[in-house]
Amino acid sequence: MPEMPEVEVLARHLAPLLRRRIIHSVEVRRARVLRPTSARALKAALTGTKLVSVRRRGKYLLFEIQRRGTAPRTLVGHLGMTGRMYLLAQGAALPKHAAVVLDLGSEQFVFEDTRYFGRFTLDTSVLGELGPEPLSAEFTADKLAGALARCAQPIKVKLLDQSLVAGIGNIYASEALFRAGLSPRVAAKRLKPEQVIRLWNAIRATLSEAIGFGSTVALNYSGNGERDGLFYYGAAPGGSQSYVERLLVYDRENQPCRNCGTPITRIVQAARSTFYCRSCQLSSPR
DNA sequence: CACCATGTTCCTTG
DNA sequence: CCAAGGAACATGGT
Repeated sequence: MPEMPEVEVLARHLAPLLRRRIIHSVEVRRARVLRPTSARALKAALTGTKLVSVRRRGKYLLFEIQRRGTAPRTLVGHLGMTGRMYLLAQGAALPKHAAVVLDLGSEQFVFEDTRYFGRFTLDTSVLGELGPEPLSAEFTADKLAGALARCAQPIKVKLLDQSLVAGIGNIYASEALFRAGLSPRVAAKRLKPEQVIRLWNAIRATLSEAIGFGSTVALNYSGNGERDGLFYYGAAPGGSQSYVERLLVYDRENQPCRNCGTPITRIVQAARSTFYCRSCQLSSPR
């Protein structure tokens, strides 16, 4: 469930559940996700500490832990492509791909990740490379324009660069460009100032709407089956708009554009799928 | 068997 | 050194 809105919704979900909880013990079932931290180091750092807060930065979850009388430390989590984090009752059966399990007493915190691309680590170095938060005051249209001005890459590819702005992934990059009415193929530096402003607005609207949507829907974080915490797929409760229906272009190849009816086009850029409407999303201004 | 998948990092090539 | 493109990572779904 991994782009910024999904991580934000997860952070909001976990924060009140984890605050002030004590980590009694740590079980590492797949050490790969700790990279480059060792299982020994993780256990030593976490065992007996208290969880102080859960926050998000880009697509990363930041868990602040503290041992009595010592300085707080940050534990960094990332969901990769298939990661999930949730609480299970103590003693409940763990999923096949549980990577790390924290014993919190009455419950256990589970980091599950089918493909193990995610991370659960004490290494905070990646955070230094991140660009501004897209919904913060630091992310201005001017700043965006400046960063795009000398970039020859297609704008879609550039939006995935986490040092430009933190948190956009493959789905919302396509979605934001559709909202902005811009072709994903245009070189970033070719965007006119007015187009950059439209893109800036579209990025923020797309991400905040997704957070709003995820926040209002009852997500099943720990369950199997539908709506299992990934809010991309599966129907929303009460017959309201489903997660899939919410997307305007992503994964809609050959389906009619919701704006003009033209079949949505799929192309490959930097080895990732891009979806767009070749009629609504122009490369030249106006 | 083939191809696809919400992400990041490393390697090669130019 | 930089940019761009691709492969790798690992598992599962269609």
